[in-house]
Amino acid sequence: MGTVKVKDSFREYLSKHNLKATRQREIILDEFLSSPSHLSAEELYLRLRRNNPNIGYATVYRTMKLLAESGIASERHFGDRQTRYEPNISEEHHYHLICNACGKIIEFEDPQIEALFVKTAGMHNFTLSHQRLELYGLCPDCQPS
Amino acid sequence: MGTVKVKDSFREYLSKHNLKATRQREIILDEFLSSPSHLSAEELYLRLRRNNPNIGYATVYRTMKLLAESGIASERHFGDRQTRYEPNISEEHHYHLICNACGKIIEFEDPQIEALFVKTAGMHNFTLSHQRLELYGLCPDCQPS
DNA sequence: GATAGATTGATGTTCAATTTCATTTCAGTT
DNA sequence: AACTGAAATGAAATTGAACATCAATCTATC
Repeated sequence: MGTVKVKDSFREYLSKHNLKATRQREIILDEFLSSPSHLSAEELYLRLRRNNPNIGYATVYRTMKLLAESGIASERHFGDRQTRYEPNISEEHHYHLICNACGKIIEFEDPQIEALFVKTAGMHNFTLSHQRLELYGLCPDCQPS
Repeated sequence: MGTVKVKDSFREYLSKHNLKATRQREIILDEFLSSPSHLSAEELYLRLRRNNPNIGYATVYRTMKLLAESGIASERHFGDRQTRYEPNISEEHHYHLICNACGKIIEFEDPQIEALFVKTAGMHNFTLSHQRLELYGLCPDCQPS
């Protein structure tokens, strides 16, 4: 789904919840969509300040929470204590392969894995909403030779 | 592996690292082993205070870190910002099914899933060290009927 | 039991995240 | 276009989990 559609769906979410489409929310969403994935709210705030020195810290936090609630972004926790955000670009669920040494993050998808998740949830009579999978190890560059 | 063995392996870890086997560390390990899984350091501290009002907050944090380093416990992050600990009871890797509504946590294992993880890591030339999988959804009790 | 070095625990600090609140902005109405 | 009530903003204060500090205490070893 393209940027325009995402922006429309955010506006729709806002009006459906009697929230307002403000200039700041638009700017933050734009910056989020044009930034690398897995940024923290803090990092996004720093990026925003470059072109919008007037945007507040708390507003970035609040807007990121909104984006998560509206399904546009997902909150993620990796090793550290910060919450990071990634855009829900596609309908596909994707997973992460993370290098213990250099921190490199590789995203991947796997329908076979996903099928097993659905099956497992079903066995426990759970309705599945979302899932997190992280595989940790050493990437080719960081392996002792 | 039984409680006694765990305690021995902790003592072994301590002496191997020139650390000392103190009364507090023993008490904390005992409480950890006899508590429900997935407690935070804070929760464990509160439990400990009931019988050991003299044990310090920081000591619990430090000891939990030690337990994690020694392989007796694993640190986990679920939805919230707290670090939770679970005992590494078995050699099997296990995963979590978590209810969005009531927070219930169900553990499960699945060799088939694990095999796919190994295969995926191999495809990216990663050496796999550990993995986290969490499936979120609604448990049978929390589903709208 | 003396000694060196590690540990404890009360307190302080850090840092991400949240809350507060006076002021401003938005969206719908006239 | 001006009015109005509700929501949003931003600066600053607050929270809360986790970690650091340091004098007093305990442990392992000799």
